[in-house]
Amino acid sequence: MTSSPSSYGASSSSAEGVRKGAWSQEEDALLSRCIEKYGSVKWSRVPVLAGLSRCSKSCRLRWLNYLSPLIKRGSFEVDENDLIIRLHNLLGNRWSLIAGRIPGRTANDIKNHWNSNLGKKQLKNASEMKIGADKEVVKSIGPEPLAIPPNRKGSTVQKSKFVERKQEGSSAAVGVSNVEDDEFAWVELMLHEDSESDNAKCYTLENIMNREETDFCIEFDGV
DNA sequence: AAAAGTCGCAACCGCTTGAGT
DNA sequence: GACTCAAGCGGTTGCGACTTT
Repeated sequence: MTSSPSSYGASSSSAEGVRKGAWSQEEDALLSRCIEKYGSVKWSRVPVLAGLSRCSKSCRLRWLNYLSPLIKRGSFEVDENDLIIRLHNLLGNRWSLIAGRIPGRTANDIKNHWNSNLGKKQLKNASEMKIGADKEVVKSIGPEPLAIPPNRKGSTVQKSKFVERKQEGSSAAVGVSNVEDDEFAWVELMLHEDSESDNAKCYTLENIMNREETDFCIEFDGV
């Protein structure tokens, strides 16, 4: 979809005069210019600095999901789909974490893509598997993801990266989510915690990502 | 040709978390 | 410890575009 001002009731505004709805080209230009000029300024200051009648949240979202030069546009490639499916099996609806593994794709992109395409495919596959379940026992990872420790919420991890980049003086602090490899360390850690198990060796993140779909399913009974 | 249904995606909403006071 | 604020997240909505009937 385009950012046409006609959509989403762009002319609407709240009682405080804060604009809502689709962004116009002028607004996009103002926001882009502001980010270029001021870089990693606080989002709460962006609407003022940019001269926009938008809330800071809206500005942040617009930049992160649409305007950032780091965003890769266009349809998802086969290997991207494959990776998303595998990561979703592993992480569940942790879109920001998944996005961190797929360069140029935002969490929102991936979430939308999953909800409109991949999720449905997965459902279809699952039902087909069920039909064939009499012949072969398939241990499924879904629908619940791995239990994620409360202190592993994406925001924490992302925020620390945000601060790091800020300290480096990079304007990329307002870029696409950039979850680095170490942010998957807890997954690997969890998998390795079962080091007594015969299978433990197989469950490194790398192995999981490289294995066939049905190979890496982990049983969640009692988890 | 037109109505109905579906899809894709931008944007919003509400909640959670962490930092600062 | 309680409160406030900023930032981030996932879920959901709304609407234009496209497809089907």
